[in-house]
Amino acid sequence: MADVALLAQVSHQTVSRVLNGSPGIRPGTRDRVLMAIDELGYRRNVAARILASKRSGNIGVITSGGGQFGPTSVALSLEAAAHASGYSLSLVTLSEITERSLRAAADRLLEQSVEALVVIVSHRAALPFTKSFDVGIPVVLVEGDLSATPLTAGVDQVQGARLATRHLLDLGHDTVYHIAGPPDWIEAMVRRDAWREELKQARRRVPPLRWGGDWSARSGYEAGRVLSREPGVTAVFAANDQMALGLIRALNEAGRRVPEDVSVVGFDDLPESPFFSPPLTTIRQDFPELGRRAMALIQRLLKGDAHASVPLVEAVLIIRESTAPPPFHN
Amino acid sequence: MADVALLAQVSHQTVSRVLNGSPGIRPGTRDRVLMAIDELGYRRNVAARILASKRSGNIGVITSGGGQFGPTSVALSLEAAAHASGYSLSLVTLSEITERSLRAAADRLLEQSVEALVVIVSHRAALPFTKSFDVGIPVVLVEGDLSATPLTAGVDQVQGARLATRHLLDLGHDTVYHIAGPPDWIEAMVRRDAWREELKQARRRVPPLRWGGDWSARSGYEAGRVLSREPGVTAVFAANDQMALGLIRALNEAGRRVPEDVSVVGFDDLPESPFFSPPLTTIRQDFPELGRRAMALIQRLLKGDAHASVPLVEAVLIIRESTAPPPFHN
DNA sequence: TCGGCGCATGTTAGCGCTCACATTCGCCCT
DNA sequence: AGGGCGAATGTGAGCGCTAACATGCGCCGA
Repeated sequence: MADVALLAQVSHQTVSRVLNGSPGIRPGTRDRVLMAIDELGYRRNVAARILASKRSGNIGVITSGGGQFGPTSVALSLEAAAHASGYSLSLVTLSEITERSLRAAADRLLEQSVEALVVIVSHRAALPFTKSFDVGIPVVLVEGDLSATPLTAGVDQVQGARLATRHLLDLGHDTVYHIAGPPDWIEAMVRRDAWREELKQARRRVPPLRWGGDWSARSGYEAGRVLSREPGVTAVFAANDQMALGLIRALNEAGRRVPEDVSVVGFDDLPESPFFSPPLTTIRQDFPELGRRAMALIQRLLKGDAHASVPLVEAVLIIRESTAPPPFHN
Repeated sequence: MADVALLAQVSHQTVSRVLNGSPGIRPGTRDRVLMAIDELGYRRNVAARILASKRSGNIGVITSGGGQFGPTSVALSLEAAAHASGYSLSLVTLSEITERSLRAAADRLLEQSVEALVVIVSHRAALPFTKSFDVGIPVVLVEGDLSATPLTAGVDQVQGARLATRHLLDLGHDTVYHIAGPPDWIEAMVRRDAWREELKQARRRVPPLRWGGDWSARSGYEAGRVLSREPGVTAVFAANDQMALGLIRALNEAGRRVPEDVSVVGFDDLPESPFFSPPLTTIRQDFPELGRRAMALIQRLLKGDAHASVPLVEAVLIIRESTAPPPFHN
């Protein structure tokens, strides 16, 4: 920077001002500085900038590894939103989801002087963590427990699960089976509870529930193998689209057609879901919107709006071809 | 840090040494320092550390946005590998893939004093960029042009595409159609060329090619609609699994069964591919391995091993149920 | 014509750490 | 018992920037 100042015949402070877009710089001066910067290929040192200004322009993201669609797309759109607001992202993925590893991840990020933390881990382990964690910087949860803190961006899971269940009921099915996600994932629990609630409200039998799903197509397939041995199953709500895919596969292998024999509803609406065989009826979650809202939340928090909050994003039912009336419906 | 030093009755330098695990600290002293750190909840400031040491422990990652499976899983496994080696990651995603935006992304990362750059963008636009880009720090390409630079981690695309084509030929198909990826993606080109080469070598007719695929299931579906109107198509090699999925859907809609009427091979082996209907025969790419190799490459480069290189990762053919002999094969 | 006001720019002092070197201390060897 | 050596610790400077304040300069109105 000193070199630039020398070449442009100004002080280093003026260079700094130009770089920061401060007002009150004569155009001629600015041009000289800009030219010098260009000529020298100068690039300012962010570390020094952070050190001196105590602002890092960095926001930390903790996400569960494993490349799940939801967390991944949220992180990606968050990056875009952050970039647009002049922030950059530091990413940490969790190899295992425990309170300890979460805390370690947060520590790493905190050391990097991030200004805020975004936790995209809707896991039970994230709960005590976020509740008690007084880190001195804003923490926002994405897809987390919606009751834990107002600082949350999420899709309305309850509404989504009820929508899915009701859709199946409305088609004439007696009841709706459910293939749930892992029990330690908050969203899996919420969807399960909402499914059960909707069933009860409609005064239907609540079928027995099998845990063990882990969001993967494989686990959906395995649940499907068990389910397809059971008679009387005409409608299934799977906790996500991957599991629905595996389920459909298992059903097909057992000779049960979708949707003629069994109707299936998923959750997420993956880009691929319209092209499953059959195209999947599902609940759409707008993940990119979540990223944007999380960023908006952060900015408000950073401005001191201590209890900012954003409303839940609406879940929407996308009806395609994996659902139909039950086989012997009159 | 001064506070810690005071409390532990040592100098700030000793605190620094403890933090950095320097040898030659008396256990008693170390304990005092550790306790002081704990008591004060002290956390060292990375910015100051970087500034003073000129080492950031940070590696920059540029990846195409849009949440594609490949780039995403590479980035994720890279994060894990980096973490294991004591590095952290700064992530930038590209909203549009042009040389300009690539350069801007690199600039942002460079400002953050990253020690190396990983570019996970197998796009034509990345080519001149990486070739001419003298940034003074190691740049490694993942999934890039394999001839451009030795600093590349990638899966052997040529082998993969030939494997796919030959598998179909071996089953007895006269020729193999191809649904290619976008023409400005290096891998799409390489796969196309290898497919064509394999066909020529077997002295088969090379069917006309339609561009326009963009890796999405939708584009595969659209290509499939055109293809299914064409008679004589019995075998198709799709440039990735998503496109294969869309293709299968289009084929089904046109009343052509997979694999009885038409065989389909994909590329990537998504976690979901075994659960497509039918389970997809495909070429597996080991993306996590790519992340690990990229990290290994970086570490060697950082150690001064200027022209380190790693071999290509082998592509492997996974035979499932979307391929079979042609309908009227004798 | 001159004081004074405000815009443009310069000056100085750290931010919190690490590096290179200086110092101290304990202990062994002769 | 004393010199010397190495292990453990301390000291001072400076990394590249920004914040706060100081200064200079042109121009307006009386």
